[in-house]
This record gives sequence, structure tokens and C-alpha cells, in this order.
Amino acid sequence: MTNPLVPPVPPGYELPLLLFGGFRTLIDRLHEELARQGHADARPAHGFALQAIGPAGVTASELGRRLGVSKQAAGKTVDRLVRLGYVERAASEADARAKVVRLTPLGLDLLNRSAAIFDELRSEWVRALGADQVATVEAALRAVVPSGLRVDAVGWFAAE
Amino acid sequence: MTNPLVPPVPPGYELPLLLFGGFRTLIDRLHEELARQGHADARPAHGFALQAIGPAGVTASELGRRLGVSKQAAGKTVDRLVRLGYVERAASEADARAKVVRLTPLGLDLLNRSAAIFDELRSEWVRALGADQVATVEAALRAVVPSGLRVDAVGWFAAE
DNA sequence: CAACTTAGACAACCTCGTTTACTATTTGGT
DNA sequence: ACCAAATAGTAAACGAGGTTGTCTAAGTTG
Repeated sequence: MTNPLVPPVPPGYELPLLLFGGFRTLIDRLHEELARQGHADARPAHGFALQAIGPAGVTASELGRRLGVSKQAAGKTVDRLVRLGYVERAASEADARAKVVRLTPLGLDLLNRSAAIFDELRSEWVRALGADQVATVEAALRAVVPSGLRVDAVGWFAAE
Repeated sequence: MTNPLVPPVPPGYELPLLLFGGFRTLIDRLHEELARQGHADARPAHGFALQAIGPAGVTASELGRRLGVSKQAAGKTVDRLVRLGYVERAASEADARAKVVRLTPLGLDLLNRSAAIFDELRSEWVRALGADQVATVEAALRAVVPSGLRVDAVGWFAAE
């Protein structure tokens, strides 16, 4: 199902579309490869949420803060991750109100594989474009992207 | 509400995050400016849908094809655009089953303003990075992004 | 003319987000 | 030591955006 954005993309739209396309390409290929490696039900949102949870674990409220969404939204995300077996909830020892969300071995596996695949994809770009070009792209974007930019909403791509 | 993706972003994640960040930055600034110019209720998805509709108008089914989504999803998007006053539906003369979706003057205005703002944002990047760097970024991405990439799902960012 | 195929619409459901409201704790100030 | 305020988690109701499946009406084609 190839569906280019039809009639000639107006000039101003090219840069945003290319940035999105580059991101989208990497994410799509990541998930193709993850599916091949046994994580067929992983969605882009999951990897970023697991990343934000980290090895130490977090509460749902803190996760919401890290992802820049409400604690309720974070809670629902955790529900889905629990259902998929990527994380588990445990009572907090320090705070009777709180529950700590922790990665399961499966969640950690997803995270490790994602990192490895991203590294490989970047290497492909280096082979195709040369290390200089890739470095230039990264440096240019680093210069122009505010460092505190929220990274939520990152999962909203192509539900299969 | 600044919410960086917390603990140190693992190396492999940097490139995708930068691409997304670049895209996201442009889209956010576009909509800030659109809001200032009277299109406060415009969402990222709208601009891309209007773009795909084009001056000639399309049917909902064709719009779905162009955006790479089902005709039902396209139909719902059209519903929202109609409600916002950006498009209108008219019976097709050639086909009694079909309805043609056409831009209203308001929709056309949104499209024109978006193009102008995108141009201005690109100019800012040129001032900040130099024309060479921006051209390099564009060329690199053009080389690495498959040309038929779907551009759906583009609107799913930061609902205010 | 009969047999596809297509356009649109409707329903049910999923993901991801929001706001509002509530209870149970923890914390901080007097 | 106590009470007020902030916080954690949950739930409900909603909206945007997507999916399948099913249906009817209208084109198309052998």
C-alpha cells in the first residue's frame, strides 16, 4: 500500500516531511526487525515508555511527568504494558499510596534489542551517506531542536 | 511543562529522537503561528489532509488512498474538517455514489498560511545553520527516505 | 443481464490523550 | 500532635484518530 502524499508536495512542506519521513523510516524498520526477533506486538510507544521507566522503575505519576502527559494517561499506558508483559506493578516500600512500575525481563529484552537495532540502522545510514553527512545531520538538528522538547506522542504511527 | 526524556538518552536513540524533534519543532511552531493568525483550532492532521484534498477536491475514498488510511478513517477526518469549516461535501456529477470533498475559502486560507509559515521557518533554519547545512540535511534525508513513504498519522502530536 | 467492484455510511472496538472527581496517604506548618 | 495541603492511584466520560466488518446503492464489465 504505497501512498505518497499526492500531488506535488508544496516546497515549504518538504523539510518537515523529510524529517518525519526519516524518523518514520527508522521506526518502521525498527519494528520490522523487532517483530522478526519475537516482539511482534511491540508498538513504538512501548519502547519509549520502557525507556522512560528505566531499570530503576518509576511510579505512574513520575512516568507521566517524564513523558509529558497526565498521570492518568501514563497509568493507562502502564496498563497496556502490563497486559503485554513488559512491566509489572509492585507496592512501593517507601510510600503506601504509590506503586512502582518495573521492567520485566521481557521489557528489558525489548529495550536491549531496540538499542542494538537502532545502532545498526544508524550504521546503515553511515554506509549510505558517509559518516560526515550523518554527523552533520545530527549536529544541525541538535542545534535547532530545543533540548527540553517533549518526546511524548512518539508512538502514534501506523498501527500495522 | 518541560519534560525531557529522562535519564540519559541511550546513544542509539539519538538520531531518531533528533529527527522527530526537528519535525515536532517545526509543527509546533507552525501551529503556534497559525493560532496567532486565527486558526486556533487547526490541528496538524488537518493541514496534511487539506493538502491531500487539494484545490480540485477528492472523494473520501480517494483521500483515504492518498493518506494511506481506510476510507472509513478518511470519512471521519472529513467529518471533522466539515465541522471546522475547512471543507464541504458536494454530490459528484460524474458518479451518483460519490461525494466530492472540496476546500472552503477557510480551508484554502489555512493551506496558504501554512505554506508561508513553513517557508519562514525554513528561512530561520538557514539563518541559524547556513544554507549549506540545511541543504545537506535535506539531501541526506532525501537519499535515505523511500519516496513512497506514507504520510499519514502525521497529525498525532500534542493536542494542546 | 448477471457478476463484480466501488463509494459511502454505520457499528463496534482499539490506542492515546484529556478533564473532572474521588479516596487514601504523606508532608509541612503551627 | 494536629490539620491543611499536596500527591498517588483510580475511574468515568469524552474526543481524536485509527481498525474491521457489514450493508446498500450505483458503476463496470464479461
